[in-house]
Amino acid sequence: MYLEIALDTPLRRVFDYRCPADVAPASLRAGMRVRVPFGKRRLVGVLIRVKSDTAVLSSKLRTAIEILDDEPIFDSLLFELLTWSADYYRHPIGEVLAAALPAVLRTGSALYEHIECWQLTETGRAEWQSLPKTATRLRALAAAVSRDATPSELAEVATTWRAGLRELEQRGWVMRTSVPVEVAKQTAQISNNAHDLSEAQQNAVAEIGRSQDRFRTLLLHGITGSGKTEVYLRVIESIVAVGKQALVLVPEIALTPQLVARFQERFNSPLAVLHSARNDSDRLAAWRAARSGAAPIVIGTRSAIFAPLKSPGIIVVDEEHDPSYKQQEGFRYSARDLAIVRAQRHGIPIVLGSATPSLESLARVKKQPADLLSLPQRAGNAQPPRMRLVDLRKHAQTEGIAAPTMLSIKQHLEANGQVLLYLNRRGFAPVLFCPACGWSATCSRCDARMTVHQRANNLTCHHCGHETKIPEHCVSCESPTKPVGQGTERIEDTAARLFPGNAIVRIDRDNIRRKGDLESTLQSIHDGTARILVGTQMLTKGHHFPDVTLVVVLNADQGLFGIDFRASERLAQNIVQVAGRAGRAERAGEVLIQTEYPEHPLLTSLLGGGYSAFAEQALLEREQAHWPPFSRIALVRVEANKMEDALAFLDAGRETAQQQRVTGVRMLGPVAAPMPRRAGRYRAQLLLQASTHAPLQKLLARLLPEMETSTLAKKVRWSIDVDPAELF
DNA sequence: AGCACGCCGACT
DNA sequence: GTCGGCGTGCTC
Repeated sequence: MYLEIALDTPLRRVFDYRCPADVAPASLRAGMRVRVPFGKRRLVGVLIRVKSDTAVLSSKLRTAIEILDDEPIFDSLLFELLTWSADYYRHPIGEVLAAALPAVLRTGSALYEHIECWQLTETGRAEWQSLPKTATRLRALAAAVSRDATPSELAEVATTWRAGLRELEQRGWVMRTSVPVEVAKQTAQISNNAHDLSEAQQNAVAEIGRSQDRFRTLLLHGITGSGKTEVYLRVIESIVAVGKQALVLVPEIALTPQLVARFQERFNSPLAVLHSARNDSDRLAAWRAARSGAAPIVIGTRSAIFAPLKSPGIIVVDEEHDPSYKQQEGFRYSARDLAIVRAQRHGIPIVLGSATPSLESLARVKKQPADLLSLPQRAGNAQPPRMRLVDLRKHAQTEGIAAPTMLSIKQHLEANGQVLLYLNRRGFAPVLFCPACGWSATCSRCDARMTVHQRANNLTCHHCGHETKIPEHCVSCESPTKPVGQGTERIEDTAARLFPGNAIVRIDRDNIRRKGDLESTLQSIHDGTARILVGTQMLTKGHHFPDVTLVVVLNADQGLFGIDFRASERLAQNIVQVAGRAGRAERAGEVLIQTEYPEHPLLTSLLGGGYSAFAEQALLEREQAHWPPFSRIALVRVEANKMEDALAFLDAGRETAQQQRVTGVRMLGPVAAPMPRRAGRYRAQLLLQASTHAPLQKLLARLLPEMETSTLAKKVRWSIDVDPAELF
């Protein structure tokens, strides 16, 4: 019998091993972990299947070292979801399986929590009394072991109990064992919920409730402040009440502590929280709690979609439009898409929630209108903010702030409102320019301009992280240089100058590095110390600022003519999300959007009919251009030290693809990436497009093995991205 | 990805 | 004379 093992390597294949002599092949099941020799290393792999023959030469075959589990670490549904994902995203199965395990389990630790304990060996039982009376510590320890003392009891006998036991172990008197810890199921104590539900909320809760025992994808489209979270909580209450588990996915836990806190408050039971910022042992504990069913609610970021669940009852994907659900390197899966697949396999409902749903999700409910649940009203009597465009061509501006905008800011500050200035650009200025000769500072390793960071006094490339100091004079003609354009740092300075006496806080990645930074900044916003908030997208996520009455989108134009077909969708989502921070309380908020293109259809539809009107139009454009969701795409990305190597590899790939004679797949490219050089490497891509996924999948299945063995592949690094979120 | 082997440059 | 640069090749 041979064991087919998936190993955590980028190799798109599995490896065969001989079964260890002391293991009965019949006791093995797919999904158990196995320790195997691999080259000079020992790796932990996952058993795919047991088989009676192998194509591997007997001289090459090696024997597995040990079987690490006595039951599969993944239940069969999860295991099948993972193998399906590897197949769908064309990613090596070993890496996919590894991605679904906490680091500690990847290295072979026990599946269940154990308590270490010791027992006397036969020799020990016979001989320990012969210890001299003076060896009081060892005698006491041996006596304690004979009574099955726990580690804490042993610690009471002697503070140096570990050393003592080691000595007894060396004499062969005691041996270490471990017993699995019994996990008690935590029952959620549901707090009284004082909130009254709006009619729309009640409808949503009822509709989801009607689908409790079957697969159904529901889109909860609720404007900011309409109470989506309350809907999740109510639905989950009834799931938990019948002893099932809820899996809740959120974009970034660090940025959405409020959501986690609300769950904690409502259910009074420890949530299993899974995300990358937690340490290994916390993550393992949460993973075990999810797997054993001890945790009724499992909440986590992207990779939590692979959390094991004993009795799944519902999946919720909050902010389902958020780009962070798509992994952007390695195993490029979409947690939102996989959540739907998983819910289908479990036969349970899935709720996708957002104030700005993805066009994919909106297209889905167009075909299935009953699956759209709308919360069109803000809770209480809160009025939605009024949006207005400010034409940057018509008005004088001071470093990115137009005259009418300035006036509004003044008025809101005088009326004791907080003002939020949103600009999706970090640093002081995006360009360091020489007015005399036209030179601008570019990155030596990328085809990109360096961003001026005045606080850190350097130039930083936002694409490769390369930093240099700010040159005092133009490198080309020695004239003085000038920072051109606005970043958040500069807006912060400008606002300080224009609106003296108003405390300003800046929220962006440069300023908020540690968890405490965000908390203290948020505190100053909530207690009213801060009057003006300047920030990037970080501001659009999760946080509610009840006293903000004016939101200014300083530059809407970056997304209007983006090369990427998703650029306008992202822009609309960012505008609506940041607008949602304003006017939550009794006062109606105001939103100003500065643009040089006030007649742009994206902006007019967004202002005229809100996000839904925008989405209608954007979907029409997608359909006409045959972009997703009206087609399916996959992208082959390549990088190499020379552009011609990258292109040659893709040319050959295109040629091979054509030879496969798969009909219905269109190829665009190869072309150089929009930014051809990044971090000193040249990048190119080949786009595959088809009306359905099937022919794409068929072609990729034939193409990738060819590309992998191509001699041209030696000079390049390549990867495949199925359903890419970005085209570069 | 690791980890080795393998052949050419700057150091103790 | 070695240490070490990363090109090439292999992992059941």
